[in-house]
Amino acid sequence: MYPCEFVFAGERRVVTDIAYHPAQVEAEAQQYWEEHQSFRATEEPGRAKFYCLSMFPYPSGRLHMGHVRNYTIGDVISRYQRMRGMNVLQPMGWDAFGLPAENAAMANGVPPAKWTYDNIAYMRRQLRSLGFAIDWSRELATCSPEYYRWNQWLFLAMREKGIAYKTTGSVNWDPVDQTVLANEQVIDGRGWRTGAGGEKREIPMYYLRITDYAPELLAALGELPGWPERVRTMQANWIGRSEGLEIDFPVEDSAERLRIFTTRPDTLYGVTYMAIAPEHPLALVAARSNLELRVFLDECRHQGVTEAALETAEKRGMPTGFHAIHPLTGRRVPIWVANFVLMSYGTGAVMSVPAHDQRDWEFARRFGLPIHEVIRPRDGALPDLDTGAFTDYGMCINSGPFDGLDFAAAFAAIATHLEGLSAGRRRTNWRLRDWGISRQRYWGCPIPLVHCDHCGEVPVPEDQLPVLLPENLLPDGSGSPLAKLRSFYDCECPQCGKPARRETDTMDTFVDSSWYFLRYACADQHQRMLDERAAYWLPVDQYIGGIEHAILHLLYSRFWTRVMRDLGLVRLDEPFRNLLTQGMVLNDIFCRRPASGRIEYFNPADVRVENDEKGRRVSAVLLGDGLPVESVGIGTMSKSRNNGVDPNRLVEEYGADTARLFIMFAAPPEQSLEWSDEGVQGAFRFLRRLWRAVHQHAAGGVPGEVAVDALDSRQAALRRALHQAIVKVTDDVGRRYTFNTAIAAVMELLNEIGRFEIQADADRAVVQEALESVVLMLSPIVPHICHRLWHVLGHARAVVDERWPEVDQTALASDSVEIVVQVNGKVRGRISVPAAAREDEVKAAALAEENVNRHVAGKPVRRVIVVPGKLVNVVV
RNA sequence: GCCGGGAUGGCGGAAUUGGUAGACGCGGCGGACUCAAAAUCCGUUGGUGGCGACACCGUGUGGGUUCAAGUCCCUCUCCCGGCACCA
Repeated sequence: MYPCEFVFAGERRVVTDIAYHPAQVEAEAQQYWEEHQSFRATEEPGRAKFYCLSMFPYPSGRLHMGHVRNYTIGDVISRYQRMRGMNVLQPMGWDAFGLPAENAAMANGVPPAKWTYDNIAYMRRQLRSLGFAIDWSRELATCSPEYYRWNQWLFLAMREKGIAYKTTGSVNWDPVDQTVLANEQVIDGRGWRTGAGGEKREIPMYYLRITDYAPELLAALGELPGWPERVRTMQANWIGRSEGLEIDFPVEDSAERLRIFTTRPDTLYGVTYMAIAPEHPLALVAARSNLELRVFLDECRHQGVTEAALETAEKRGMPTGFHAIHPLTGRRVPIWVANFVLMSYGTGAVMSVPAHDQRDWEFARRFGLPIHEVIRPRDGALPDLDTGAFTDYGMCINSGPFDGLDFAAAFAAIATHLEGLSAGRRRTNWRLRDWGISRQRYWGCPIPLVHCDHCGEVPVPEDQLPVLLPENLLPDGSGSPLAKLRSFYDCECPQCGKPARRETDTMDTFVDSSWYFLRYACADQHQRMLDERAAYWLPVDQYIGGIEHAILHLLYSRFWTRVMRDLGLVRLDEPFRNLLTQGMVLNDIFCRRPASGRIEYFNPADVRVENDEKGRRVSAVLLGDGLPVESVGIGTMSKSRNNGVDPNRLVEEYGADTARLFIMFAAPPEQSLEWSDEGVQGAFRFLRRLWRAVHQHAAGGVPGEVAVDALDSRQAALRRALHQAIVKVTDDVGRRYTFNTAIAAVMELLNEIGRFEIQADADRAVVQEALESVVLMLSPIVPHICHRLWHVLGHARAVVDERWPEVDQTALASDSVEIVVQVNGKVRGRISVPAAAREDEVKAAALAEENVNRHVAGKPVRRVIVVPGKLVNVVV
C-alpha cells in the first residue's frame, strides 16, 4: 500500500488505506456542499447567468432510471457551466397534482396529500444521494397553496381578458378516470394515462384560447435553433396551419348557404357533391323529416373514437335531400352526410372532388356519385381515374376561364373572382383546438369561481385567494369528492352575500407545469406571482427532459409564457432557449412461457448470460434454479416486464459516481441507453483505477511547477496528449453534449498517464498537471470522487469551486507530424515529416516510403494529392 | 399513407467540414500473481489467407459522383418515433 499525505478541509492527513470506498467519499462531499451551501444561487446583475433545468418529476413514489439519467445530464451541464464561471441556477420541484395520488388513495386508504408529501420526502432523499448540484432553497411543489394560488390568480386574469372562457362542447371523456381530456391527451382514441377508449360528452367547461396564439407559436418555432428538429416538426404538425378558401354554396330552395373550407380551390370545377358532418346544423334540419337519416346520425354519434372505428375507417354516408348550387357553374350537386367529415375542423362541411381527392374518390365509388376530371399533369400524362384520384398539383382543365392555369395561379384567380362575388374569401385554418382545462377531479387546483343564483358566475376576489383544496379527503371512485363536500361547495356569493355554490372542478395538471420554471426564480415571493428576479434568470438556457413531452407540456408552456407576457408579467416570448430530449433507458427482457399459465418475467439481475468462445450470447439461466430462461430482446424498464434497476441498490453497491459515470458513458444523451451490469462494473473499475493512480502519484508528494521550456520529448508528448484531451473534452461537454466521447477521451488520457514512466522529478510535475486536469474534467460527471482526489492532489480549495482547465496552445505544437500515404486511395504506409515541411518535401518523402514504392512499382504517377498535416494520395 | 430519425465487430458505441473505419468500454481468448478462487495486472481480439512482412474483403441493398465515400446523390429493404378521415 502507498501511504499518502493530503490536505483535507484545511488540515493535513495521512492515509494508509487507499481502497476506494464510495459511501464514505460521497457522504463527505455531500456534507461539504451542504455545509457550504455550494449550490445556492443568488442573482448578480451584470454577471452572466446559466439557468439549467430538468423537467420536474411527478412524485410517484421512487425514482426510476429515466429520472436518474435526466438529472445526471442536467447536473453535468450545470457543474460544467459553473466551472466556466457562469452564475448557475439548477432548481428542483414536484409536479405534485394528479390522478395517481387519487388512485393510490383508493387502493391504500391514505389521503392524496399524505401520499404525495411522503413520496416527495422519499424521492428528495434519493436525489440528494445522487449528489446533484441543486439549489434546494427554491424547491416547490405544485400542490402547495403558495404555488397554486397563482394558478388561480392568473386564471382570473385570463378570464378577465377573455383568454379563458366557458362553453359547452363535445369533449373527450375518459370513462376510467371519469374526467375530461384535452385533445392533446387523447392518443389513438384513448386516454393518454389510462389507455381507456374514450367517448364524446357534452359538458360545460373552461377553455384557454391557445388558438389565438397559433400563428405566433408556429412562426416562432423557426427562431428556436436550440431545439431538436424533431420536436419543432411535431409541434408544427400539431398546430397544423393550412391555407385555403372559404366558399359559400347557396342551398337550393333555401335562404341558407353552405360554407365550406378547401385548400384546393383549383379543383372547384370538379365538385360533384358536398359532404357535411353528422353534427352539422343542416344535417339536423334534414333529419327532422327523415327517420332513416336520424337513425344514421345517431349511429355516427356512437361510433365515437373507438379503436375499432378508426381501424375499419369505413366510409359511410347518406343523402340529406338538399342540393347545393355551384357558385361558378350554377350546377346542382347533392349534399350528403358523411361520417368522415369532422365538425371540429374548418366549417364541418367540405366540397367533394372525387377526381382529385382520394377520400372523396372512395366515397363517390361506393355511392355511385359522378367523377369529374379538372386537373391534368403538366407533362400531358393521362391519369387513370378508375384506379384512384389524381391528387398532385397540375394544370386546370374543364374549368371555364381558369383552364391552363397552374395551382398557384388558379388559387389566386379563383379567390379574387369569388371575393368579387362575395361568395368566398381567403382563409387560414388551424388544426390546433382551444385547451380545455376543467377536470372533474379532486387532486388538482380548484377553479376559483362561485355560482350564484342572482349574480351568475362570480370570480373569487383576489384577497380571498387561494381557494384552498381540502387535503384530507378520500375519493371513492365515483366522481369528485369535492362535489359531495358541503363544507367546500357551500359559500356566500362574493357579490351579493347570498348563499351560493363554489365551483368543484379543478384545473388540468398541465396548467401547473406550464409556468413552474418561472416560479423557481422567486419561489419565496408571497406578494406577487413573479418579481424582477425572473427577468434575471429567464429564459431557461438549457432544458432537459423526455421526448414524450414534445407536444403537450412544451406547447402549453410556450403558450402560457406568451399569455404572461401579454399580461405584463414577463418580458419573454420563448421560455426554453435550448432543449435536449433524452433517450429512454432500456434493459434486457427475460421470461419463461409455461405451456399453460401466464408468462413469467425475470429481472436481469437474477439471470446469468452465457457466451460462446467468440463472446456471442448463447443462452441465459436463472441464478435461482440454474434452469434456462428465454431472452426476448430489450425494452424500456417497466414493472410489467420486471426489467427495472433500482437506483437505491445501485448507489449502495457501487456509489452515485459509478451510476452517473455509467449513464453518461453508455450512450449519447439523446439516444436510448441499454443497461448493462458489466458496463456498470466497468465504470466502477475505471473509478478505482483513477483513485489508485492519483493516490500512487500523491504518495510522492506535491512536485514543483512544470518547467514548460525545459521538457524532453516524452514529457512534451504527454503534455500534448493532455492538452489535446482538454480541447476535445471541452468541445464534447460544452458544445456537443457528447459526454460519452468526453469520458472516452479522459480514459484514453489516463491510460497514457499510466504508461508514462517516472524517471525524474520533472516527470512527476507533468503527471501532476495531467492528473489535476483529469480530476477537473471529470468533476462534473463524478463529483464526489473528484472532491476527494482534488484534496489528495494537494489542494485546499474544494474542486467544486475551481475553474475548468485552460488549453495551453504551445503544448499542442509538435515538431513532426505523421502523414498517411495512400496509393489509389488505399493506405500503404505512414511517414513522419517535420510539421513545417513544404508540400513538395512531403510529396518526396511519401514517394520514398518503401511499401508505397513497391505499389507504385514504376507505374507512371498521374497525380499526387496532399492534404496538409494529414494525408498524401498517390494516383497511378 | 404523410413527416422525422436510423441500420457500423460478438455487444454498447466512435469516426465533428468527404481524408487512417472500428476510439473508449463491455464480452471473449491467452498469460502473470495465487494452494485455489476472487480481485488486480500484462498481451490479444472485424473476417479470410500467410510463420511473417503483408495481401484481399469489410459500415443494411444495388447503382452513381470523387484522387478519396460510413459520410454526398439516386434506388430498394428493414427498424424506431410522431401524425393520420384536417378538407
